[in-house]
Amino acid sequence: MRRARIPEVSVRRLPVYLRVLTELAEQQVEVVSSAELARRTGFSSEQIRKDLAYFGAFGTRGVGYHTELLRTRIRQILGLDRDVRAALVGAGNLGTALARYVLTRDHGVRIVAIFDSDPRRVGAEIAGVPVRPAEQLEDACRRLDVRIGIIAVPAQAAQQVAERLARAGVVALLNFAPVRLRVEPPVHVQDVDLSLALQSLAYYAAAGSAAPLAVERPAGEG
Amino acid sequence: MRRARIPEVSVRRLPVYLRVLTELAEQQVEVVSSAELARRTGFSSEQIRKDLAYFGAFGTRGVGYHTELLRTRIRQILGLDRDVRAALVGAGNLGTALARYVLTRDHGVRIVAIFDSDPRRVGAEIAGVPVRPAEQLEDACRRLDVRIGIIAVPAQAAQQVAERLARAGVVALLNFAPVRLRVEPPVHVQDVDLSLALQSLAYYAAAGSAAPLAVERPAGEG
DNA sequence: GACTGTGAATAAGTTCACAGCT
DNA sequence: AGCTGTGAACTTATTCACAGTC
Repeated sequence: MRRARIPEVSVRRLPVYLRVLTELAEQQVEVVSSAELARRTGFSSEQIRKDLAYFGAFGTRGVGYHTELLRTRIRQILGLDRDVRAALVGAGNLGTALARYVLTRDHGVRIVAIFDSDPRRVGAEIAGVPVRPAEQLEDACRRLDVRIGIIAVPAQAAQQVAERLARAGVVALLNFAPVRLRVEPPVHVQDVDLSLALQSLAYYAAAGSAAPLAVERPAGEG
Repeated sequence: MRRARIPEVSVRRLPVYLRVLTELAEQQVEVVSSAELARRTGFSSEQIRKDLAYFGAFGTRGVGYHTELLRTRIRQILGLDRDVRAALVGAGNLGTALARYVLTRDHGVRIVAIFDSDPRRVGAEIAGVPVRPAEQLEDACRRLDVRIGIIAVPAQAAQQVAERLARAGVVALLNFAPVRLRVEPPVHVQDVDLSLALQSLAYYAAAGSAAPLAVERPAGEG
């Protein structure tokens, strides 16, 4: 089953495994079982074995997975073995906080360029990365080999930014703007919509208390 | 099929419908079909009809959905008809940006308290809401009837914060800390993990270019 | 004996297709 | 004629269960 079509959910779980493996490596744990990974991630052991098996047979039967080896493999699969370059568009409150957050921890993705259309913000530096004028977006992204675009601009500007990033060859977008971006197939979008997240949580917040409209017990964590 | 067990995915789509309905209401559109909602949200019309039908029959056959009525209904279902109260824990870079973001737009969830354990941050105000010392968390949350907790503290503090919020009766958590929180059943967690999001995007970023480990075309947006 | 890798069974979620109102 | 509401068919994802390997 190597190199088949891999479910998006499986790809999204890989970074979770990677995080746990990094912790285990720091604790000098040399070998780990899918059962132990299950305990630490909250996913089932079968699911973990299946996810990993999509990419190859990384474990040893009767033994488990070699922590450091599996960690290296997952980093390779995700392309994190050589730092992936990202660009942030929009250096407002949220954008600036995101940039600082992303730049101050080592997860294999590095912000190499920041753009903003407001001349008052251009020229500033965020954690050592200069804020460039929006006009340079296509040029700079191509020159710096940017692969991931982080969109933190107002809703009405997001679609245009997505298109410009796509034109510059950026194929993965992390979108914080509260709109659904329309992009062509090779481009992949992941939305982080705070309003939507809060609003759907409100449903569960109400359910716990008086007069819930739909009585249910939502499935707990695994 | 009224009031049955409602899939979590359906609940997460409701705020998307709400957003579109609000736009339509502003444009004075009185009636909308599931096909039009599909066009605007990217979900299929059947899915939209099914999602809405979980909560009741809100439409009129042969006509469609009355924009304002459906909007009101969804707000009721989500409990947004009376502002849901939220508390932010952690007023660092990210927490502060989140607070400003959430406080400056009207989506039915209101941050009524902010907590931080750093005395240097206590006493400050973020968009009019004072930063309180962490010790007041349980008391203030109970007194202010907080339903949603937003966790923006460092990873190692997150679990403890979650437990304290739960003890204060908060049943819905939006977690920005890069850890899986262990909570008891009535409490519902939604994770927003930027590192994980970026790392999984890296997979698709690499796929578009040279030497991808697993060649595939990820499913595009609907 | 322990643990992986994987087909088979099950569950969850989506799409089809159409009956039922307006 | 038009559009909702919903069982049935299908697709996707998860769990079961066990053969295979160390």
